Amino acid sequence: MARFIDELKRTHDCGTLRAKDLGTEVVLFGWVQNRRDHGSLIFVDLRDRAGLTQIVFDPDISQPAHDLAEAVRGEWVLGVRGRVRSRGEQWSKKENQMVSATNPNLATGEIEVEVLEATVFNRADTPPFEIADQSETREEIRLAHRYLDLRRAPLQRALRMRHEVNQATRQYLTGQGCLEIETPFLVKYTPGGARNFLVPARQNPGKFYALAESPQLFKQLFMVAGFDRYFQIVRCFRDEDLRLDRQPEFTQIDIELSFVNQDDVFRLVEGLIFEIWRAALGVELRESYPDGRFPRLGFDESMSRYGNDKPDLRFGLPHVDLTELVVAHGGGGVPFFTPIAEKFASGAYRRDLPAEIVKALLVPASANLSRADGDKLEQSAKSMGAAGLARAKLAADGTWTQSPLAKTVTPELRAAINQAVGAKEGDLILFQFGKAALVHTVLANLRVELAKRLGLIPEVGHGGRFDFTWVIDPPLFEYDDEKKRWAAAHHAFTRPHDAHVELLATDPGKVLCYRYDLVLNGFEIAGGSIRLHDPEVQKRVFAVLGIGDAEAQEKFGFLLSALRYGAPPHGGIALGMDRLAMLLAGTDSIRDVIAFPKTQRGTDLMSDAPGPVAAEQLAELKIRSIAGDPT
RNA sequence: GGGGCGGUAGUUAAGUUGGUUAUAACGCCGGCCUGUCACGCCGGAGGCCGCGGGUUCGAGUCCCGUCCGCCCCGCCA
Repeated sequence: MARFIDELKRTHDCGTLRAKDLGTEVVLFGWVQNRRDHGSLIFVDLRDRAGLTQIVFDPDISQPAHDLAEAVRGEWVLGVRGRVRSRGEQWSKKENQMVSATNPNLATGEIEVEVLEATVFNRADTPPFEIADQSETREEIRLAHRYLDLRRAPLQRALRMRHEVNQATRQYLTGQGCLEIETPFLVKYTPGGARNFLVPARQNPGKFYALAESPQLFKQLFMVAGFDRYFQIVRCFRDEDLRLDRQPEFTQIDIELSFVNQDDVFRLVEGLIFEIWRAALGVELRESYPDGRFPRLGFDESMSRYGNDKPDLRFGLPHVDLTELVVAHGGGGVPFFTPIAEKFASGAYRRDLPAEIVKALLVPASANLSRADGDKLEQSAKSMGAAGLARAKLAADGTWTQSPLAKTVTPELRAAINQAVGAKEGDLILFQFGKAALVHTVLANLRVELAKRLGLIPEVGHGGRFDFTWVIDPPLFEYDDEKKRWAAAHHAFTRPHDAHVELLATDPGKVLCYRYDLVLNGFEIAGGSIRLHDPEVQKRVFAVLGIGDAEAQEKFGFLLSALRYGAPPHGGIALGMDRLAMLLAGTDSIRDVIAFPKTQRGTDLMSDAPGPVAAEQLAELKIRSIAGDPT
């Protein structure tokens, strides 16, 4: 029988011993963070998930233990039995007197453990990178050895925090009467929306399951079934291209409630966020929102002022829409603007359809933006598809300098624009014009980039600033320019505003709906809607989308059927747990809060997934690959 | 599908207009050291310059292709 583990049980972790434990005999298990060999005395920092404790191997106390420590190297796994002693008073042979060697940078820095007995549970190869708080090693290498990367304190903290978030979520939502019920991952493929991962159905050759991109349909069925209030912390799968804040599999806190309106959903989520922030950060967020409610921002205003529906509100720099002005001035002599103004004048553009627009962003003179900075911004705009980035610097007399627009613009339009953007001498006006979607994207990203460059974004994380906003009242439909027809902006089961139901037949572009996003510091962290439970209105929505009864049944089958059997009014929301964790942890990459993330190309550098499969396996599934050599 | 950035000892980086044997720090290995805590001192090993081709007397450096990673647009809630 082994002495350690069988006889000697762990008494403490490596983060808890303090001066009050002096003289106690303890058993510690952990990894060698660092070893300092003084020839006779050997110091080892022993690490486990709780922290570091310095252990001392002294040949005068135990020669066998000291012999063992001479061979020990970084990341070896040790068990030690020893006595807690003070670092405050230790005999220095060199100085021939008592010295103090406490370490104020370490939680356990007042004490150390003199080792009486030790064992090596396991040796370790020299790791490819140092297990340090701040790793400078490139991510590619850390991902290939993720099990080592996960030993680092920041990742340990992040995953521990996710645990806290999970616990707080379950406790709060259970207290709010929600039941945690699971939904299937293997579901039927439905066209539209996110691309699905497909899973071949062996027992049904030629057919496929889809991995659920969300529990959307199933959670609505829970409402039909009368479960009333539901939640689930659930993995979702989407086969789309990845981003800094996007992974192919990710976790949602999914919620659906019966007999609620939008405000009821908001109240529940606000309460949940307060609980999560308290549990994960110890922050009483409610105090920042005096009435306990998050502010709300209309979708239209969000698009107009910030160019997207997830604005970072920790800083200003709003966009100014100049389209009306430019049209009113017939283009104001600017060759770039004239065709746009003409198209509006001739009626080629309707304001409710995607058109071309002119927008501006004002950079105050105090920002001291150099010409080189401006060129960098233009470079960035071009990388997003912009043709360029026209600039104009305001002179004392109101004229523009350093600008391709300066020569041709009429004094009237120039003055009107100066006034609209509120420009003063030395300020810089950035212009973007053309297709609305592109102008919005470019200027929205430019706004954030500019804020970073100007240092307008406060620290995130502990003590950082969290700006929550509900973005509400988006249009139900958006016009598909290519297919020349209306499409559902989100999905076809979102409830339109009651006052807008009549517009379905006459002016679909003006129909707003009960769809809502919760935005935090420029990230969409939750999205949901009040669902359409009235079959009559549902029919009229399908009519706008050009979907007939037969097609509706084929596409949305079981949900439509279910909704006919007494569906209660209901609505819900899903919170992006990974983004939430990312913002809580104060990191800027979702990969920092996921144990085993994928690369941007969806691969796992550690396990080398995805990989080829044997021909027999494909044959069994009745599948043949037409890709090149699969190896 | 498109645009941009990157890949040089185990790690992080330097490497000039193409020119002797490709540098440094940390890490690693060996030696010394009883109060270190990023210990210190002495010594040492370690390279497919991502891969393939081309230009050249000569390529880490220039050209073409390709693989991998990152950021963005499209896509995606």
